[in-house]
Amino acid sequence: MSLRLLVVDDHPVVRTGLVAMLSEQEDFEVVAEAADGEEAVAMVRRHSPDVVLMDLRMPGLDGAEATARLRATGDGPAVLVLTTYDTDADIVRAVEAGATGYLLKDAPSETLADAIRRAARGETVLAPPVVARLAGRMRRPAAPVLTEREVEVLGHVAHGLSNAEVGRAMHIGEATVKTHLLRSFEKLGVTDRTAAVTAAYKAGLIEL
Amino acid sequence: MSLRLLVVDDHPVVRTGLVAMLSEQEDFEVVAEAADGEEAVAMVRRHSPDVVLMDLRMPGLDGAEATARLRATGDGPAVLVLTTYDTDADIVRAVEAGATGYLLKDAPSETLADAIRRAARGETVLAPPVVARLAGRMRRPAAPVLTEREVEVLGHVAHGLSNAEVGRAMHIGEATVKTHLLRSFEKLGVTDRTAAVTAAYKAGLIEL
DNA sequence: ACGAGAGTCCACCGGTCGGTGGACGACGGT
DNA sequence: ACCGTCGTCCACCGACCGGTGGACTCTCGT
Repeated sequence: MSLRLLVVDDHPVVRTGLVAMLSEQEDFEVVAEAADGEEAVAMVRRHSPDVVLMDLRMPGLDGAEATARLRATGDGPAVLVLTTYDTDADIVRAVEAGATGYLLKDAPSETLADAIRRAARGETVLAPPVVARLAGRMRRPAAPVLTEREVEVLGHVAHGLSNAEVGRAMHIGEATVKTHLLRSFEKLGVTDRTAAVTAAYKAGLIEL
Repeated sequence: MSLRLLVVDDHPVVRTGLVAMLSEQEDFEVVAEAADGEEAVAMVRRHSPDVVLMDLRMPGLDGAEATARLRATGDGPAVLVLTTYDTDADIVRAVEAGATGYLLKDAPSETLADAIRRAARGETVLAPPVVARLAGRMRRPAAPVLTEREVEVLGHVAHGLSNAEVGRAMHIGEATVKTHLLRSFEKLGVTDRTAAVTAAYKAGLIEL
């Protein structure tokens, strides 16, 4: 009885790399591949694999959302996130979506195989750098979690809008914009708008 | 007479993926692999391949610098940059370092094989998105090139320093800091410090 | 039902930033 | 030697931002 695997990644190179690496293991069988989230969900339905190796950054339905859909259907396959990046936001999103594990693509072959077997057993498996990040995040008493409005304001500020302009864009007074900014300063541990934008970006809260 | 290739990438998954894909071509032979820039230079010396497939983001000596070293020795192998990212700064750095081509990792197998054969012949081969970016860059009459001082100031501003603080850090007056900022605003096409920081970041001029 | 808390909203000062104007030295070409 | 250009430097206003104080509405939990 071998483990049935599904490989999900938008890069052909990575897919064939994974398939090649996994084929060397006697007890693994890659039953399907997918290039994006939609396809991944469809493939899971058709082949019902034991473990899904899921990339995060993909066009269309991304890895985190696809994971959430798979987990939403009660008992689905174990989802092992396998990505290049280890930013806070990515990790948190993946874990919240219900990922069984989080590995980085620079992991060697044995680590990967071992992680898949653990994931199949239902164990949570996280790469050391990921654990370190999560631990570092836990230490901070106040989690840098901004409200929707605060993130919205920071997004506009990042694009160079003045407080008054942001207010007009959001249909609120300029004074209110400042309040949102002040509160985000506090949460991010900074004292001016520019540092707030860079901090929010580094925390994965806004895009540039 | 087959083409001798060197695969350089810090991710084992990508390396095996490339090797697997390239092995399917009759006229290709992967003679060596390397996990970082230093190793790549050493492998080139030892095996003298025809084409090097080079990743950009790597620990230690990165792809662009490694490429520069390979090209510095007069005639070396053709270097085909193969990376996930298509940011302006990466492309420019790679091309300036003397890369023969620039491909994205989402390229299918045939595109890759074709590009390698062209690169071996000395042709410059760029992925369509890369060409588009370069073209877009050419259209702008004023290239966003900042002076050393301007970049320095923006770096401090990105970290949340006030003009006066930047002045103290750089041993110049606050008014001078403002001048540098103003000039950078002009070059970047923005009107405030925050937008300048994000624009400079997107242009690859500063790190966060 | 009631208070505590979180989130959103607004008005008023003081310091800071964005913008203008100008000065100085270092190159480079005709 | 000349002038133009570029990079660096500085001083002075007006407008904007950062900070304080307070109000309103929801959602909790006991």
